[in-house]
Amino acid sequence: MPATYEYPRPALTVDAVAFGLDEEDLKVLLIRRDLEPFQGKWALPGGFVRIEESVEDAVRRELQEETGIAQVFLEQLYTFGAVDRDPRERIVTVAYYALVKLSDYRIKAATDARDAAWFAVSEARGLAFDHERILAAALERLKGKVRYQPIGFELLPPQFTLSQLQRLYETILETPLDKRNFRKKILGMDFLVASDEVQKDVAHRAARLYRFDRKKYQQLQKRGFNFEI
Amino acid sequence: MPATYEYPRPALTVDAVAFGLDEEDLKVLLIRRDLEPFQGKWALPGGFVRIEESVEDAVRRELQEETGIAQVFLEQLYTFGAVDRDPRERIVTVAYYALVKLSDYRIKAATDARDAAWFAVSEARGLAFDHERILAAALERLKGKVRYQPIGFELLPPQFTLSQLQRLYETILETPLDKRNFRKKILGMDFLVASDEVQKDVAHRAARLYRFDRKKYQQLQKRGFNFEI
DNA sequence: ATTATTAGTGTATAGACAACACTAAGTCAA
DNA sequence: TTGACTTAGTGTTGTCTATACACTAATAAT
Repeated sequence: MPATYEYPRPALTVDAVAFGLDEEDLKVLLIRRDLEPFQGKWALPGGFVRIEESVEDAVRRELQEETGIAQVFLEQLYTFGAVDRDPRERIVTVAYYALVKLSDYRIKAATDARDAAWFAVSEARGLAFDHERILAAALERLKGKVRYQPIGFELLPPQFTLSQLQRLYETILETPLDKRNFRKKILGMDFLVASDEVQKDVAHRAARLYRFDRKKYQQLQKRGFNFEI
Repeated sequence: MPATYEYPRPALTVDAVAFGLDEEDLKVLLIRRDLEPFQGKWALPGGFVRIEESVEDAVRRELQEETGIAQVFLEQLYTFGAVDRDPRERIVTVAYYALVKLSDYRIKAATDARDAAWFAVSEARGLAFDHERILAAALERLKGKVRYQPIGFELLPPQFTLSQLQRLYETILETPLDKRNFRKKILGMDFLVASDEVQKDVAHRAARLYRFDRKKYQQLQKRGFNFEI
């Protein structure tokens, strides 16, 4: 259904930087383009904003359609509006970043017929359009935000060990942390609850599993508490 | 020059939350709408993104056209993309906030034929569209950002006293600060340079004037220094 | 010269942060 | 079953940082 307007309009798209964390790296989800321009290149999942959906709904739909990912932490990152960022025509894109529990999705992405794959962020090079810049912006935001908002948990399964959590911060912040100080600090904040379970199937002493208690966190926040790693 | 597209497109606009600071309050610049919808209501300056200009260029142009403000600190805030945020048609807007040296512009805005005026942010009520939400988001961002980035100086004249600077933080953060601790901290950061001038035309002891030395700040930043109030 | 107003200055205390190394628990293989 | 290996888990001390706090100095106005 074609549409005519009094003045020309930029096209409006969304793009998603979906982060995941495995044992080694921080990963980003990319899809291979099967159309020109940048055919065969890897790109961020994304697409046009439809006239009857909100911008955020559009990202969620595209993520679902292109990668099978749904119900994840999603936050708007930045709107990229340079005139020449797409060689075909004027396209403005609203970029979001998503935090994905890799354990839930690494299989799906692999079995999906689409050409989607997780890349270590340090190896995501030669992307289509200005997607490398968008990725860099997302990474910078993640690094900044993870230190003063408890969003890291979105990358972990519901129950996790303190060592996993520490590794998460070390990976994202690219800096080593002291084990004792880390534990003191994070447990002192009093929003992690120890479950009565421990790790299974590990070839060494099993660690206690913890959960992030969002309600406790919100109550603390109301009382002026400020998260910080 | 009308344009036709295969699929309908949202219109794309920009809006600017221009902050200024005077002796009493943090102010925001609003313009009175002379067209429906919301005729007669106060609104943020803004307008359509043209096909041949970047999104940031569009805000700068609209700010200049509607309020006479140019060459100010400007940073993208958030893109508002709800389906029903404009009653006429689907409009997505990219909001920016600007920091304005009020001394430069309070006269201009007053003499300009347009109906533009500075309001204390606490008195900016009943705005058009979702502009109150945008203002709230801008305020929240300003409060957060002013604490760990030296952007406050954008609201002051090139030379200012430490008391003015302290008042700035107290106004924005809505909290009193200790004079001695504030001075110790801000001077200790070592990017303010004392000029050899002092205040003029004040009915009490004149205070020394300082300048923010951007180069010094950038050098410090490279060496891992982090600003924080 | 007295009053009023804002500028400008130092110290002591408490709390936060950083550095640091050993024992405990469990798996695995000889 | 014992010994080797791997990761879990735990406190103390010194250093630095943040906070609380009150008086004198300079200038203008009367």
